[in-house]
Amino acid sequence: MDIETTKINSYLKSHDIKVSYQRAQIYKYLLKYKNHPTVDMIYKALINDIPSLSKTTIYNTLKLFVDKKLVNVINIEDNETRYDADTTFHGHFKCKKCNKIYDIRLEKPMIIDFENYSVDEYHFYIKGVCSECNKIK
Amino acid sequence: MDIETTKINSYLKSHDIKVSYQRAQIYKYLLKYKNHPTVDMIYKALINDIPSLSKTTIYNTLKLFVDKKLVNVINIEDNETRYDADTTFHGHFKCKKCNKIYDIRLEKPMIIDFENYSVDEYHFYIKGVCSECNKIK
DNA sequence: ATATTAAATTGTAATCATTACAAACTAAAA
DNA sequence: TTTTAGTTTGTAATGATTACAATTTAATAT
Repeated sequence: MDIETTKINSYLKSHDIKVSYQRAQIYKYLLKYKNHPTVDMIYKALINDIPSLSKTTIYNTLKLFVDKKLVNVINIEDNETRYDADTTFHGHFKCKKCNKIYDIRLEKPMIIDFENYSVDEYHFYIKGVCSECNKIK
Repeated sequence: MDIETTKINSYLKSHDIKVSYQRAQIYKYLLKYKNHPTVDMIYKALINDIPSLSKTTIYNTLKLFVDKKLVNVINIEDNETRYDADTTFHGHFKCKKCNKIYDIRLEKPMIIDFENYSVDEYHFYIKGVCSECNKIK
């Protein structure tokens, strides 16, 4: 077991998640690619390594990760949920031409005339055309 | 035909939308209740007035409104799309206790280190507990 | 007006992501 | 080893949305 795997396993344990090979591989995928994947993308990436893998396991695992605050849900698409292991405050930009989803850094915006609320989750999405696609006319 | 209806009809026409009774009633519903409804909510509200109404019509009509920039899509829930006739810049707050969705006013946040992009849509959602529900302990 | 054409509405069936559930499997505890 | 608890898996069910063809309504031309 390499150092990375050891690290991930103790990180999962420290968040009250029992480690299994499937769980570790799913979390590793999210950390490695940072590509805001859908369940299907994770499935296709791992099925060779874990031929028995079921999509239900991926759904269950992601739900567990979200409950334990290891992973955030991204609802930037209207038909498919995406997942993000970066739980620091940031937003997402989806390019309508190349369909890539970028992370964007931003200031927490000032909320006006809305008081005494408590916040669990921030979601900030922008859709438009990215600088790469803007070059091509 | 009352003044409100006349206004709505010419507003639709001015946005390149041919008026029908169904379209006018759907748009009126959005303006009147401002409740970020789902397709099902609109359907239940209008079915008495329009017994022939089909959900397909609501889907078609909302897609048309979104294309013509009369209505915005809200993906604050992961299972059902919501719609909003207020297309000015604002965000949404969903209370996890009472499930109400509030409009919130906010400053456009400053985006850092991301350049030469063009924006079509902003989406800003917060989930938490509203001030009403925070009162009840 | 009437006939012709185009567009809107409707109902039904298909699609597809997600969830429910029970069985099989694996790991942990006694 | 036996018992118990938790995890994974496959299949079936759910439910929002879309595809599509038929019907109805509106617009245009004759």
